[in-house]
Amino acid sequence: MKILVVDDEPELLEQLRETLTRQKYNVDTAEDGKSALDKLFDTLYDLVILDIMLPFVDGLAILREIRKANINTPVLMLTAKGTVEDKIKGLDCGADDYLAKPFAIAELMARIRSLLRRASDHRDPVLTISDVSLNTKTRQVSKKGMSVELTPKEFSILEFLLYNKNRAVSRFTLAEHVWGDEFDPFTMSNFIDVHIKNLRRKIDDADKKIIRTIRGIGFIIEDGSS
Amino acid sequence: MKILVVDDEPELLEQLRETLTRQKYNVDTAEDGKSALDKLFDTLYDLVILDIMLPFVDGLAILREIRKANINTPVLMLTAKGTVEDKIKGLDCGADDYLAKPFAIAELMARIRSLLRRASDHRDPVLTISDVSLNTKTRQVSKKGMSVELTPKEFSILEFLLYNKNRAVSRFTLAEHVWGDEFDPFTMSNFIDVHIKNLRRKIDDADKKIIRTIRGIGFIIEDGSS
DNA sequence: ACCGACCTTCATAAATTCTTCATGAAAATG
DNA sequence: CATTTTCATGAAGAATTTATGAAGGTCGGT
Repeated sequence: MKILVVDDEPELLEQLRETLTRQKYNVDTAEDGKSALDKLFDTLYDLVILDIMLPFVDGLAILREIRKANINTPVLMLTAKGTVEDKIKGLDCGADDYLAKPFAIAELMARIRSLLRRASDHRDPVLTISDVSLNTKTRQVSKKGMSVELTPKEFSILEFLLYNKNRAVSRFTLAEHVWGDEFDPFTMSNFIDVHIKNLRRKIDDADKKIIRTIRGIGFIIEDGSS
Repeated sequence: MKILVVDDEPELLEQLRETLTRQKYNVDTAEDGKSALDKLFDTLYDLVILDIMLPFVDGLAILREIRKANINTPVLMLTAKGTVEDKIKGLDCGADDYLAKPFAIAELMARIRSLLRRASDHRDPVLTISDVSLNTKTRQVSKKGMSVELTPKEFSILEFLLYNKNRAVSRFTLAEHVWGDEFDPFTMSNFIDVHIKNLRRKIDDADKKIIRTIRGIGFIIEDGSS
C-alpha cells in the first residue's frame, strides 16, 4: 500500500513517515503543493494525506487539480482548525475524510485503515497465476496448494507483478513501488534482479517460467493466452 | 472480549473502564459520536455501551448508522431518564437492551454478562489449535489436557491469534486489540515480542511451533494444512 | 509498608533478509 | 564473429528484525 503524505511541517512529516513505515506502508512525502502534484501525476497511490495549509499551492487546489485529472485516490484532509468551512470545502472538492489538527496519531491510523478498507473491500484479496496464488490479506503464498515462504521484499514484488498481470513492469516502476522514497534511481546495483532470482527459485517451474524477463524493460507475469 | 463504552461524562467513563477492565474485558472508550463511529467501523467489538445523550451525533443516530452498515454488535443503551419514549426509540433502532441512568454498576454488569452470553450462545466458546485449547468463557487454557496458567495479556494475545487463525496478524493490530486505547503507536518497545516469548514457553512444543513468526509483519497461528 | 504477580524496558544475542560484488551466460549489434 | 549490453547467479558482508534473559516498575492484596 502506497501512501503520500503532504505537509509543510518537517517534524510531523517525519513522525508520520516513521509510524506509517512501521506499519508496512510504502510512504512518500512532499512538503509543498508543487512536488505533491508532481508525485500524484507520476505515481499511483492508494491514499493521500493532505494538509489544507500549504505554501504557494494550498491543499484544496491540489485536491481540485487531481480530481479534475480523474485521479480518484482516496484523500484524507488535515485541517488546521476544525472549522466547519474548511471541512465543507474539502468534502466538496472531493476529499473522502478529514481530521482536525492537532490529532491523535492513533485516530489518524484508524481513519487510514478505514479509508483503505473501504477502497479495497470490493477487491478479491487473492491474486492468482497458473498454480501460484497470493493472498494479500493473510500474506500467504502457495504453489500447487503447498505453502511457500516469501520474504517481505519478495512478497511485495510478486504482489505488484500480479497486480499488473499481463503488463510489462519496468525495474524502475517496480523499485518505486516496493522501495518507495528510499529508492535511489541512480544506483547501478542489480538488487532487483537478485530478488527476482530468489523469487523464481521459489515459485517457478523448471519448464514454464511464471516471471518472464522482458529484455531492456523489466519483467512481466502473464496468464495462459495473450 | 472487547467492549466500547460511549459516554460524554469523563468520570462515568473512567469508572466503567476500571470496573470492566477488572472483569478482564478489553475496554475502549469514546466521548463523542464521531469518534465512536470511527471505532465501530474500524474494530469488531463484542458489545457497545451507548449513552443516548451525546454532543453533536446522538446515540440513536449512531445506532441507526451502524445497523445500516450491517454491524450487529449487541448494543446496550443508557438513557438519561427512563422515559418510555427513549426506550421504545432505542429498541426500534436496534438496541438489544437499555438501562436508565442513574444505575447500579452491579446491574450494568449483569446486563453486560447477559448480553454477551446471549450473543455468544451460538458460538463455540472453545478455540483450539493442535493440542492446545482455550475456553473464552471460563478463561481456561489447556495443553494436552493439562491446565496451563496464562497471564491476562498472554490470554488476550492467544485468544486474538486463535480468532484470526490462518491469518497473519501484525504487531500493530495485535497491540490495538489487546491494549486498545492506551497503546502508543510510537513506542519502539518490543513488549509484544516478550509476551509472545512467554506464551511460547508455556504452550509451544520443542519440535513444532504453534505461534509462527512472519518476519516483517507479526505472527500467525495455523492449523495442519493451508 | 511489604510481597508477589505481572508488565514493561533494556541490552545483547541470534536469525533472517537485503544489498553488493564478481563473474559467466545470453541476447542484441553491426 | 567479435563486441557490447543486458541478465542470471552464487557468495559474502551489512543491515534489519526477532528472540531472550534480566532488571526495574506498577498495582492490588495482605
